[in-house]
Amino acid sequence: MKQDPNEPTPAEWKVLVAVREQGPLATRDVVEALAEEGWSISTIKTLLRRLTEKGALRAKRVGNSFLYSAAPAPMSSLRRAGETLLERAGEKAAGPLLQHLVKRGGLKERDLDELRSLIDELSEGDPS
Amino acid sequence: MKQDPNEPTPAEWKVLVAVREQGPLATRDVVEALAEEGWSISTIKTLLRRLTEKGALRAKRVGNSFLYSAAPAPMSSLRRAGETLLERAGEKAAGPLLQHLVKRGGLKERDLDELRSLIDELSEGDPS
DNA sequence: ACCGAGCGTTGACATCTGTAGACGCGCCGA
DNA sequence: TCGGCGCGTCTACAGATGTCAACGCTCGGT
Repeated sequence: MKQDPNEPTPAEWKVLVAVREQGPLATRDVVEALAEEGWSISTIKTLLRRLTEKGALRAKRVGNSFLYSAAPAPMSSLRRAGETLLERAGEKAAGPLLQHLVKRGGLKERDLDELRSLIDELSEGDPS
Repeated sequence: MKQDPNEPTPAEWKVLVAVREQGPLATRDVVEALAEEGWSISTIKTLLRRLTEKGALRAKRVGNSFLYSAAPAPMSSLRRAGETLLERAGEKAAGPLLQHLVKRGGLKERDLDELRSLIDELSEGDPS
């Protein structure tokens, strides 16, 4: 009953996000980008290796080093994580939790519109 | 940089949710409620103990056994988990992800209304 | 009074994670 | 040419987690 060994761990996610946000990076750039984490070079190297093994990162050889790029993050995995979160929150807390997330989500006008339509759609047929 | 040792682990969350949803339960009832997990009694006992130690469960002695009830889940922790999720999703995926969650959230009319107001509020001042 | 079923408690152990040092190799400047 | 410096690879290891088995105690039935 173990979890999918290809899911990044929390520490790995930080690295993954950094690479995704800041374009192709070499190891040393990742270290710099994550300076606030206070990780040693070795640690970053290990995380980059594990992420590459898991297929979450692409490593392109350049000279004697690599340039890492993030592979497109599988939406399904994010969805599952979200559903798990809602389950943990429970019926009572789900609403407030989602409000909080929408608030902090930094959504663009476009996303907000789609969300609004969705909500209208939902409230029609579901007189809870 | 370790995580709060009082946060339930994934396995513990399953137990916690079961107890929260199905009222005060004795160990054997939890085992039954989580039969689908295929966990042995020992495993459940360990998880119940750890959850109690973490303060996520209350154990009320009844005869020679305990009745477990869920302590109110700290909203702050759920929020942090949600924010982490959004961060992992990234700007691009945040919108679709939230739509998915609202869809599967099983929200009540009341929650949907509040969410709608929130969205209207947000789209006013944010000409993305 | 005795015995077994069931309960909580202890002790264990294999993995997975987080973190990092040590190594060997090739490239650049002196 | 020679010595570092920087890079990837290997190895290590402590702590967190998932999973249990074994044990000792207690309560209800005979």
